[in-house]
Amino acid sequence: MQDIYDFRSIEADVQNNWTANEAFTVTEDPDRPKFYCLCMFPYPSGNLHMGHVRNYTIGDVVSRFKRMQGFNVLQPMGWDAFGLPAENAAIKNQTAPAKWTYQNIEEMREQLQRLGIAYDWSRELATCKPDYYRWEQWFFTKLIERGLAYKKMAMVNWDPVEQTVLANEQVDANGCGWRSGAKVERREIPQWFLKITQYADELLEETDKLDEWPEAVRTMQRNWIGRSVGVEFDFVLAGRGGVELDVTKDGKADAIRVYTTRPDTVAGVTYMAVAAEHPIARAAATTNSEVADFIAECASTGTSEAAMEALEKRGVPLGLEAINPVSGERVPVYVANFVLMTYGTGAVMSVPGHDQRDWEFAKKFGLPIKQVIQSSKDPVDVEESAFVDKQNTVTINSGEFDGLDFAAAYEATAKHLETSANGERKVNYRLRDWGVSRQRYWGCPIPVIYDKEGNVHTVPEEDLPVVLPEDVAFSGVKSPIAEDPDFINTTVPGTNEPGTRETDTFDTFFESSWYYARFCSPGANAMLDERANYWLPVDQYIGGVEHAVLHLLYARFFHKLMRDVGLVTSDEPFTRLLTQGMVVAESFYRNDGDGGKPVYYNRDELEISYDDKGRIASAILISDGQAVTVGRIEKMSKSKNNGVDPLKMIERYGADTMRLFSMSDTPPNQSLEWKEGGVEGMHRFLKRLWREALKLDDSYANAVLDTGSLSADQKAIRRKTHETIGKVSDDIERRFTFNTAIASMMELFNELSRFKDESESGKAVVHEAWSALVRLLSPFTPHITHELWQRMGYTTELIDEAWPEQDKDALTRDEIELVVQVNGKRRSSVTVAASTSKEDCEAAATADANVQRHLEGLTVRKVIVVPGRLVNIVAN
RNA sequence: GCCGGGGUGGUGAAAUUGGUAGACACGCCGGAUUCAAAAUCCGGUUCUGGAAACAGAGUGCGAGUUCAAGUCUCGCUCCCGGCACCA
Repeated sequence: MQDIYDFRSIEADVQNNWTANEAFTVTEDPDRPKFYCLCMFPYPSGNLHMGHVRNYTIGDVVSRFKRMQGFNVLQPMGWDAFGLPAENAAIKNQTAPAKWTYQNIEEMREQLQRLGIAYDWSRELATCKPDYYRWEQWFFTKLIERGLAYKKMAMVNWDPVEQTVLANEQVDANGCGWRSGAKVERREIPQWFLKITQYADELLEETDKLDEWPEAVRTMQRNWIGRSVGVEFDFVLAGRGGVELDVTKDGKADAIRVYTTRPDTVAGVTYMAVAAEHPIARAAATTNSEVADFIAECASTGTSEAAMEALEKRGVPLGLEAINPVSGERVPVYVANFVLMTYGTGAVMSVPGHDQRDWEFAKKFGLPIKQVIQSSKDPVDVEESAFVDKQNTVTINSGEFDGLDFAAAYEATAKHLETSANGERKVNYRLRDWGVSRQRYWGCPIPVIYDKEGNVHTVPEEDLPVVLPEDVAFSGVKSPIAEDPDFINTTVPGTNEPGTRETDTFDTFFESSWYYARFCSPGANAMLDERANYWLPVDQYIGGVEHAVLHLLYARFFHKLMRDVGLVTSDEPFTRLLTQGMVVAESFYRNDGDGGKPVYYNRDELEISYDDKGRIASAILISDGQAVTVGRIEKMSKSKNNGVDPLKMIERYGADTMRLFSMSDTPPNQSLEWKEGGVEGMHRFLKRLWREALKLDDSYANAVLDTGSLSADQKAIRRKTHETIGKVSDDIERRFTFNTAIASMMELFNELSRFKDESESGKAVVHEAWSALVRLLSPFTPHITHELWQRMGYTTELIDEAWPEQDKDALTRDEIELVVQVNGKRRSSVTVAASTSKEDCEAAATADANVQRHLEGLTVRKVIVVPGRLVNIVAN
């Protein structure tokens, strides 16, 4: 029998054993509590990276832990397989996106399997396969029937590099595409939308109930939905200046409709502003060239750039006046670049006294600033800045509405507007409907056929799926299906009329919005079947925080859609959410690229030296012997070339070491700093574990434990064992602090290594400790523990063992150490029997020599005894 | 600007309910083993003074509450993440 820790053969053998036994294949079992643990599935790039290792290890630890606790655990894995990288690779490598994707899936599955994650591979799915996407095509037709999917011309974010439409969420704060980084343009094209706004209220309300989600994610979702409560009402136009108007929503040509959350400030309106796209601005432009020029200018800058020019507020008067429905005053109407056509009515009332934007605009154009709200504490001057408080205020200069606080003024004015200004109370959302059309090839075809009049016909169920041709030549300029007559030309359903297929495909978030449910119904001849309601909702979902709004909001929306179509019975898809942090590492570069741009070097190409504090002192490129600059510690990425290949590391140290390292250093929601020294430390620990464990012979397993006759040291080992069981269980289950769980197991191991006692009772407590330790460690390092379990003489499979139970009796102490403080400073400690009374603790503490020394010349005023912890003597 | 999360040794971090600040690791220093190295083992490691016992200081900064504050309160500061003309 070999004594060295041969992780390569151990891991291969153990994995083969699991595969042969289909150890992680599960079916529904109504007699056992279920636990569905899911990690966000990967895009099959072909390369496993450290972020995957971290993500999937967390899920595996939770899954294996739950399994040992007796739960029927489902942990599946699949592939988020549609998307742009396949198209980019196709252009680069002259291969079809499908071929490239399927190859990557094969490779990545193999890489993933080397980590030894307890997946039920029989449920594996790939979103690019017709047997998956046919059901979302079917679902889409149901949504059209229910009016939840619709088509409209829409201004979209057009990425000029990727030649596609981006969702608002895919455009960053600078107006650039999230992947290409190119400046996004505006275009108007017909698009399919899902009515997520119809679910805005429910999504928002239930955000409050997701109490096992990180607060940060819930806040982001609330902000994203952006609910606001206000009043919509009309400002009647006074003079039209000869402008022919066809304006507001309800066809009224004589008023401008606005939305406000501050009806209490209407009396303070001194002007109005409309968006450049507003019909009244367009109408005015026909007779006013200054207005026309301004509108043209706004259109060319685009939404995103307009956002960038936030600091520069500009506008042009339309030559119109409207009547303030509260004060009766006439106010001028402007077209302004800061008003959004897509929110509210596209027109705003401006209250420069009580809104900072309006204030800035008024100052710039010399418009009057009228104060209608005053602080009930210290009077404020609205010439200095806008006064926006709502608390401790009183209305002034508002005629019949004077002297009211916010709530009363809101109510009174809203009522007035309802009766006199065609007003209605209204809730508005920042959230917009979800545009799901993409002008892309490698995605799920939208199952729609147009007749020659352009009418929409959904593809009937029996004709689904609309299969995406996979064997295509791909140039990258136009989607292959958009120029493929075999794909496009068809007949209109139910007729012999010629028809044409929709050539747009779905946003890939469509696929990832329901995959978690499909895992529950593999092979079902329906989108989902009754098995889904056994497993759903997902009990534990784990993934990157970058999906806090996009994917997680869409999936919640989809779940509610599926519920309303009758496919699932639950309201929310993910009960508990863990968002894991990034894996970060140093980057190294030289500014010798084109135009002095940095060129990044991987640490594999470098010789790195450290100072005596262990910090990086310098790095030298091996190939030319010259120094490179040590950059920031940042997320491992291709662009910074600071990634570390997990497979190389698994080859060098083993999967157990990589799993243990990824969990040991940092709590899962924080950034994990890559340090090979840390990996070596974990490897060292496993080698020591192996060596120490092999010292246990049969006499340990056979030793009889008599808890009634243990020595103090033996009791101490038992106490440590059972404390560790409690600590590790709590850290995994409740706290998610896997790093401290590992630390406590190391503490137990260190104590065991020092404990030398060959007596019967000594061997018995050691055996008990090892038996617990191996099981506690098994979710983290399942291979080595499997092997050790066998070598300890057990004939059972470790994965089928029960999680260790804490024996509360083992936790009791005969003696305790009390810290003694004098005036709050630690001066000594005394050991007393656990049963010692407060008075005796106090006496023992006071009697201590060092304590006496510090009490010299002082009078004791008070003694605080915290049982089991400390004694604080207050003296002066 | 608004919202959220943070700031603790040379480093990653721990301290869960206000009760011994720095667990567990990494790194470093010293020693053992070795012809030598790797590997392994033992000891030390918050800072200052001291051979040590011990003493003083110490959780971003400044106040406060308390017998006792990394933890609670108030003010400030810096960092990270998200959102940002949303009327």
